[in-house]
Amino acid sequence: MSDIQKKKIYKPFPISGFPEWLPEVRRIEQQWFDIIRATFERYGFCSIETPSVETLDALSAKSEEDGADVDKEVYVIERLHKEDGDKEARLALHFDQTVPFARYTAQHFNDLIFPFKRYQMQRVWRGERPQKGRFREFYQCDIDVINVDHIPLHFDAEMPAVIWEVFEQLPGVDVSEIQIRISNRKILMGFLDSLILPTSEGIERPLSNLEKIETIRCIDKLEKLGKRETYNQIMFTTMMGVAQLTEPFLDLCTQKFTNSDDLIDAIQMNKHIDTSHPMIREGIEELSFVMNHLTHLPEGAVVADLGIVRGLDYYTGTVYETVFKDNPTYGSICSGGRYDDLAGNYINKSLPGVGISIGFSRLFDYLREAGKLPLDGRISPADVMVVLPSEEQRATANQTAQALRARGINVEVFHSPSKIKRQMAYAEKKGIPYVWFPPFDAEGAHEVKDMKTGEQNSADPASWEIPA
RNA sequence: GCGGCUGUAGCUCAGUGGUAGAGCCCUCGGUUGUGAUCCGAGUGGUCGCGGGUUCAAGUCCCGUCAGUCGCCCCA
Repeated sequence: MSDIQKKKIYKPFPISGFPEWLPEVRRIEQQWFDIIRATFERYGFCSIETPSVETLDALSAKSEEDGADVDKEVYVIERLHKEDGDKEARLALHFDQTVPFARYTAQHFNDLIFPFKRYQMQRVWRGERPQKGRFREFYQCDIDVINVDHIPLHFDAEMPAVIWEVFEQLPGVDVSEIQIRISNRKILMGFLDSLILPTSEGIERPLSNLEKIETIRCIDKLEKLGKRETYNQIMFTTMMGVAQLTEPFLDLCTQKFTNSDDLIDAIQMNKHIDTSHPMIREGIEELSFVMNHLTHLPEGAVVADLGIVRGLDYYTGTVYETVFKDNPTYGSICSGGRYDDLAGNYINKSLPGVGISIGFSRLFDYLREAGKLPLDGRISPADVMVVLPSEEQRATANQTAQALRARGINVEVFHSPSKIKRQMAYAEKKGIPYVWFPPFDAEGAHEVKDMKTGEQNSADPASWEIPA
């Protein structure tokens, strides 16, 4: 007794950035996963799952070369009682699903059929400071296509089409509030490539790599900073000349184009962009192609937006970001793009790919916070609760439940005989919509009560169906 | 990694240096076989933790931990 009193209580507290839901919310989350999975499979994407961990080497292979310091966000995992001299490979939790997918493709190269279309819905981890819409553990739902040597551009258009179809089905999501934004990195890269900077010595020179990177960084924040501040930032981080040269492009980046004709017109009217530059021309052609193959979606669902650059990532062509129209700075809820050579760090083959990833937890939490999830008080998945009038009636109650379950109805039998009042209150609190009364005696009949209307009628467990 | 704000009951929060509070939740009751409402009763707190000031600290000071918002970066 005194042991129990002295028992140490580890008071539970939430761990920041590691969300968990009550059953009612979790039910909706599960529905979402089902819808996403079914839609991905409707387009022929195969499911794979990779381990939560990769070796630290495999994980950081990509970031080393393009300077994206993701490794600061990586969680390393190790045994608590590891000996100092242990020579185990260092393991780390994956921070996305693209890098593990690349490793997977390289590893199973001989056993895969290309183009390899796969989807993956797993948790990922990032050691960031959590805030609204930003977690340290969260779900991503990725689709990617990877092929040997060449990947048809049609896939670039398929990605947003699949995603839009998912959004249309998710309970709580209003697609009129969502916008998929597409660009092609070749346009911005080609533009920066084409610039000639006059210097104080009267010599002309192209932009340095550092100047390009800083400019890209600034344009990436255009929506948040506004044009004026972006211009200033480019000036501060590079030099006045670079800011002046890129200003006409900033104008273009603030616009959204609902079709490729408008985009091409705007670019051609902008005299500061050399559309004969090979990379720029290619980028425009690709972006137009993608836009032209998405015309079956509602107007404004997908827009061309040259301000989409996707940071310093591995993308080389098409890039996607998705936002809430009335709250774009909340962050992207679905993004991705095309990469020339994803698996090149793991295998000596050319494996280009294109993919997109739903920021599941970010999207889900946004709607949860906004109170837009269709929560209906259904805490339990049970459709029916069978009343247990007495211990003698338990066999009858169980048989009733089994008869209903046999036809796909979710049924819970009340756990122990007690006042009917208590049993009803339990069903009410759990949001179970129907309460079933087996016969209280040999003469009685089965009855079922609709908890919403209060209506109660006799019913046959062998044939009763949930009313539509 | 850097800055702002906040820590009192399971939850939301009052509490002006002087006895620890409210609402909700939860448990029980309001008699026969029926929920939500209503009425009554009850459980529940080392005031995040550690130090300091004071006759006296939930309250003031310092530190620390946690949460939260923002920056960096990103889904």
